[in-house]
Amino acid sequence: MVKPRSASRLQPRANRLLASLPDADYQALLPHLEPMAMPLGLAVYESGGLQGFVVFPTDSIVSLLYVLETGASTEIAVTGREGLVGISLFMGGETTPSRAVVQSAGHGYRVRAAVLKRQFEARGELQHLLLRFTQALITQMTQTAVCNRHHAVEQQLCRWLLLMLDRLSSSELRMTQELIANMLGVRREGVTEAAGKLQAQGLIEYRRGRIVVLDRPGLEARVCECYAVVKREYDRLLAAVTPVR
Amino acid sequence: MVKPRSASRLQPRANRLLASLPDADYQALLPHLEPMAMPLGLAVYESGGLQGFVVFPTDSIVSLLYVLETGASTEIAVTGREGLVGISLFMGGETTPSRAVVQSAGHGYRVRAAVLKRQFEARGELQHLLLRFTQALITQMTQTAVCNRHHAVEQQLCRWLLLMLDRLSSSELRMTQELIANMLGVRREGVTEAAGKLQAQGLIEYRRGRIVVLDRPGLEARVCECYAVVKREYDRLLAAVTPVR
DNA sequence: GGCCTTCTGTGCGCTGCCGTACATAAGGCG
DNA sequence: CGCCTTATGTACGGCAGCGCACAGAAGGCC
Repeated sequence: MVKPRSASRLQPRANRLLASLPDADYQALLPHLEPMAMPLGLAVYESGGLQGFVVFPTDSIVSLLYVLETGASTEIAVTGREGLVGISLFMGGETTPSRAVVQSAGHGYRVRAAVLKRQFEARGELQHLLLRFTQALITQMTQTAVCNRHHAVEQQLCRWLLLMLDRLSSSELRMTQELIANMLGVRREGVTEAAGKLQAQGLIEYRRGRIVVLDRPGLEARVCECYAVVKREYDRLLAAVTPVR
Repeated sequence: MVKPRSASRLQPRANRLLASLPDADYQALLPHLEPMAMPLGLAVYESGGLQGFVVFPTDSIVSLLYVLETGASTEIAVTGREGLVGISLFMGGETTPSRAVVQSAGHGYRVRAAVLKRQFEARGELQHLLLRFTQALITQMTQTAVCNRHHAVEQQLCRWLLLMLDRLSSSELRMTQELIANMLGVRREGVTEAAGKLQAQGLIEYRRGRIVVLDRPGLEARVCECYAVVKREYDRLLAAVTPVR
């Protein structure tokens, strides 16, 4: 188990959800925030498993994905510093049939289930915030469904890269094409081909498990509408946080 | 505007969500339940439009769908007597980027937004119930995303027919293949072909806008895993309603 | 530095679905 | 009953993505 150097660990409010909380709510939660390392590949939740914690990522990214009986998988949504992982805990279902896996290593803070539920029930801004986040997440999921049906791999790759970029501070992603393929639910070769095109156009540059985005506006010009729809909803639902009660 | 014969109008508790409410919560809501006709094609909500009401279908079925810029559309989820339409109202977002359209005509009850929000905030069983329903809906949406990516049209048609059957009292659906194609986000010809196969195998029978399911177990044998996953979650999240706080 | 694992590039043939175009049939309506 | 709208059947070429198979390249490790 890798213990992060505390120098690299960000403050809880690096998570935008925690940052949006009014002070009173934040202070109530603060003593229960436990820092945790989020190494690549860590399964934050297993499908159907009981969830003891909710996790607020700071500089890590978590994929929600569904694994079919055949072993094939598809990403349903991603969550980073703008949200939290484990909505089924306060939604009342306790579990979900999907997995949550760390896609980009980093850190986060976790809160025991019972604590979060108590705070959620205690009529504060926390509940409103978490529900609005959940609605944003729903938008991301529905748009993923639409995108899967109607758009080409290249466009989906653009969308996915942009989703990652929005949740990172650098423009470098550390992931293999194999991994991306599993997320998009396509063949690895499909990713190789799409990524090759993007590189040929000077939008990205990559080598062995490392992708650098060179031209973000270029990606945005090539992505399908799905990205903008989701981004707009996230901005709308999570930006305008009323800071008082 | 078609006014339903009151003889054909079901009681509010034909809606399973309303039926699951403890008496106290139900009585509080009852004076605000307005019966409404749900004719085929009625847009309960438009994408991005303000939602003045939440709707509890009794014998109608509503599709949540997303329409792309190109005009192509895909169904995200369906809701019938087991749920309600308009979650964004209590989730805090007020609107969503998707449309809600009546897919199978019938009736329902609507509640003004302000009233439902007040009852939701009152933190009775209503809130828990609506949140659990929302989680079930999320499962349906994610599974739709997975199914769109990995499964063949024929299997998706099976899934869709079963979803409809679960929400109807008869085994006859009144819908054209064109309409089904729009829901599944595929070509009409694709539906013709898939439906033809199912008919050849004696599972269904159809003619001009009318589909009769003859062999439900047969459909269940042919459907992909997605149907069962969703059904299990609905049963789990909505069946075990604790009637007392 | 050399080996060996892991990642990436490329080339097949195959299949499922698309786009288009048109033929036929069913049923409502006058 | 006959017409006319609307639904369904069928056919054909095209292509995106799949499954498979292998070659080359990069980088970690001893």
